Amino acid sequence: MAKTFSSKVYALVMRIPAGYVYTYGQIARDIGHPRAARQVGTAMRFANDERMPCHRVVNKQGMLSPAYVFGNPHIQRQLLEQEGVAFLPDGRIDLNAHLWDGALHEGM
DNA sequence: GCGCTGACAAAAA
DNA sequence: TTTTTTGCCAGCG
Repeated sequence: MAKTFSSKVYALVMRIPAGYVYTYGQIARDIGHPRAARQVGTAMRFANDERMPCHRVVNKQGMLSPAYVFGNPHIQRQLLEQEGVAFLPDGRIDLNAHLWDGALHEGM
């Protein structure tokens, strides 16, 4: 199934459960493009739907790069905290505790 | 078809 | 430890 790169990204992002987060690099690797982490973010830019929890997709630092929503850069923290994600005093997400590993079981 | 941009990541200084 | 540079590859002009 030669679907487009972004399509695979969307499918994976939609599978992220509440209370967990995923990293761009992790997604890129899981879909078969270990070096295309940037394109994951580029694809997220088009993703503005309820089925696309882009706020659950963070970088290796544990936070969104461009403030996520234009005008409300803090909404990401509110959403994640509301779903049960813990934040470190550094302002970053505890990836060691909330990094979703469910996709590894899917074996796509 | 060609070149530039970019929601990242890993390596080097 | 943090900051800077390079590579990466899909999207857009």
